[in-house]
Amino acid sequence: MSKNIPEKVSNRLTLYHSIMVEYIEAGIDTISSPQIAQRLGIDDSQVRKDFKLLNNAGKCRVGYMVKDLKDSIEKTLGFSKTKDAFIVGSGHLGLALAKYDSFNSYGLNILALFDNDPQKIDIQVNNKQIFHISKLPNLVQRLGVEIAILTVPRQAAQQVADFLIESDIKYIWNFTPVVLKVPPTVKVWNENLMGSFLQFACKDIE
Amino acid sequence: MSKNIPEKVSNRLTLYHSIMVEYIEAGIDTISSPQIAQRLGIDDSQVRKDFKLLNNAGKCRVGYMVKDLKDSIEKTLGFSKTKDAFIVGSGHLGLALAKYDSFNSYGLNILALFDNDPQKIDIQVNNKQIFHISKLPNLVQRLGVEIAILTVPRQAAQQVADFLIESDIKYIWNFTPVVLKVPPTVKVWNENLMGSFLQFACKDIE
DNA sequence: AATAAATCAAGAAAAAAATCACGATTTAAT
DNA sequence: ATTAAATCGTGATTTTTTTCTTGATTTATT
Repeated sequence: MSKNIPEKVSNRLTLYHSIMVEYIEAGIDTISSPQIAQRLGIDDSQVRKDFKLLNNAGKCRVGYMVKDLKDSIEKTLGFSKTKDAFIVGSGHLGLALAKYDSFNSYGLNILALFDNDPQKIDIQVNNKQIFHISKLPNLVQRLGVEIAILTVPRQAAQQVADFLIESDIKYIWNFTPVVLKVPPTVKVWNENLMGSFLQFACKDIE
Repeated sequence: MSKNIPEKVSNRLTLYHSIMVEYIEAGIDTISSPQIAQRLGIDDSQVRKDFKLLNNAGKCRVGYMVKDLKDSIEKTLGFSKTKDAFIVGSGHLGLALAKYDSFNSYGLNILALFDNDPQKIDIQVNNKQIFHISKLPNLVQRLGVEIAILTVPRQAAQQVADFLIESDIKYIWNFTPVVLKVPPTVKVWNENLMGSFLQFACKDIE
């Protein structure tokens, strides 16, 4: 369905999207590729190449329609296809993600959180309930959830992942610094907080 | 100093690093490129190419020394160069990052948090104090901190960023979904949580 | 000792991504 | 009206990244 947008492009698309939101709030209707490029420190033909993937024609000397661009970025990145997910691990990171309202506008719908700490059970976070982890398999079945956001401590990561896989979770968004062992039917996305930042921070710091 | 490691490579290096940590914990001394490659679903010559950047020779039929690899990854990614940082915005995400102990092992040292909510001031989080944002310029000067981790709400992002820049912050790790406007002397790293994940999640979900 | 299998190393080839360059178009200015 | 400037669209070029291939090396096996 989606034309297999490369990761780098989809990264840029979300950045373009933020700029579109900003322009709309400022009441500006059109935007040009050099404007965007300068803002992001990239080449303007790069921006145009990316926009061509969106099938969104610009107009010479004028630029692109902000509203149209925003819509087609959302369509291409699937913001409108709602994707349900569970957060597994209700520590600070789990709670932060549960409160992160932007997920919703990106089409990611957090249904509930899980933890094994009895003290946390039944607490409500941003209108989402924290359940004991033992309730997960049942809820996965009943709600047909395929995505789990894994925010448990490092030590528990593989064990919990195994449990998720048994429970029929198909996609794991992994916030732990552990390279999970999973069967080929399960897809893992490693959110590698440090990886790219280190590169950024070390490039010129000393 | 560092040989300008591309972003993709440094991303893989952190993944390799996690695997090394795991092997050390398991008491395994050596690891081969096919083992790593299979684990990550990538090509084994890719792994070897990456390792060559580390100047870490392997041994035919045996593989690489886990300990040596770990050390040279840490050296290359600058884990040992301690980098001080402030967290600006003490909401859930800010607190989560303040508690994220892995930062320390990656050489990122969070010194303090900031917020403008009087209720949060002086609270201790993981041995770090939350200060009122007005104290930031002074502390930046006194402690010579150059890195700020920005976790404020979207609406406040640009305004707070401007304040950071005035205060002589040089690197902003931006967790807000706003493309910040900064002068060329200031570097921004956009932590684009959704960008790559969307790509991952939409590729085959419908 | 000879053979086989696993692995590294490194150059070649292929693929992917980014940049350049230029013609075409549109708007604003003279 | 004509000219100039800004911008798009796109093919060509360059650069970067990944994969393929082959030969060398080391260990285990016969």
